[in-house]
Amino acid sequence: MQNQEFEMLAEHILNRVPLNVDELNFMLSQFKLTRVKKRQFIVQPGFTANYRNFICAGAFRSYVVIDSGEDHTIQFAIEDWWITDYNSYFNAEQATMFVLALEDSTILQLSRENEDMLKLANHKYETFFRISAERAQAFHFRQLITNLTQTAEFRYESFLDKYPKIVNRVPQYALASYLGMTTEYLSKLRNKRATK
Amino acid sequence: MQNQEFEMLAEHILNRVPLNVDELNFMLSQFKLTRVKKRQFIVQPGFTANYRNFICAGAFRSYVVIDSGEDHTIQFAIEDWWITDYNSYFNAEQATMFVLALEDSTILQLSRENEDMLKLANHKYETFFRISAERAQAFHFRQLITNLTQTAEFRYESFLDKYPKIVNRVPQYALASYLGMTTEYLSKLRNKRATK
DNA sequence: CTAAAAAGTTGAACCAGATTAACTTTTTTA
DNA sequence: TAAAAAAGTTAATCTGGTTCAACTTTTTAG
Repeated sequence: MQNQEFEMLAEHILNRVPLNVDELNFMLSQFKLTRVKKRQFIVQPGFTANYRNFICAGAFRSYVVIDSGEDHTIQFAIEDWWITDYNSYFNAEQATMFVLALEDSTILQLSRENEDMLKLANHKYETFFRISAERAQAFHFRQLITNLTQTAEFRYESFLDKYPKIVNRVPQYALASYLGMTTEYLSKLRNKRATK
Repeated sequence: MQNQEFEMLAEHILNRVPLNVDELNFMLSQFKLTRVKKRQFIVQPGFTANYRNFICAGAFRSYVVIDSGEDHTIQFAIEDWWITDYNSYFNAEQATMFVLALEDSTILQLSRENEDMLKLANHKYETFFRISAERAQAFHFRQLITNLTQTAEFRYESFLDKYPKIVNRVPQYALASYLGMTTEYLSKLRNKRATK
């Protein structure tokens, strides 16, 4: 095991699937450690997202920009989470999203080719990716329920509750667009909360 | 190969992963053919969703009911699609959703135990479930983008466009709640479209 | 076949959240 | 470290979509 970043990823993997030392090391050897400065893009429309990114330190935001110029946050990700444009990554097609570093960050990148190779090489590696995708699927259903059933105010309250570590690391306009409201309205909600 | 329903599922599976005859037949043998009458529930809050359901004929709708009594459609599913409460199914916990037959339907059900067994038994079976989950993940991201970036009117237009086969098979109030609007408002949108 | 229930329609009043605009605070960069 | 840019705030006004209520049409069950 080489260093702290790979230790983090190792723990993340072993938490999902039991690998012996050799299996683990081979899997880890397919990842590439990358340091990314704040405000740097790791995915951009017009290019293909060729990597799946595991965050060791730092924070990212993925978003789409619509015709009018507004952007809409799709996902936030901090330590121990993954981020990419999955439609682009899985289907090797052009990205429609930006993925932007919100802080100086350290990530471990897995290329599509290496991922495909790992999935073929060993049933257990395949299991890891299957579990990751199933958890994402379950997560998205829960998120969809929240979005459909709650008001803007309650979606903000829920976010505070579920992701207290994220709230203070992301710009407010990005959080507002993630929650499906304007930055002005979120400002009001915050103010209203603070004064009661 | 026993009949038309299993043929459908076979095609669906072979479309995702190459299996030889024995592998395919063993996988198929884990499914149970069930006929469901219109208005029958196959998943209900308070019970655990023990099956993943492949639809051979018919149509289903999953929804949650909130305190005020309104329901919110989470998913529609017709022939060649899957439906269940995935949070309940994957984690063997109580369902929060209803899954209701909108028509007399024929489904092929796979139990959690059989699915777990299949995933362990053969790398290729695992691959099948991994691909299914990844596609669902990609689908949910596209859906999230639509929901965040489009107005109610445009979400309806997009639905018409993408799922013309579904529109006329589901009650309008269910479609309205799927699209995140009231049934009255959807009625107005339809009327407006019809008259221009 | 018929009565009752469920689904869909229409219009008026209303409201959660958007828009616009002017301003303050924080962050960035030269 | 200063000035410019970006982010956040506040308030007035506006609107896409909701709510409520009365009605018509369709579906269901006896």
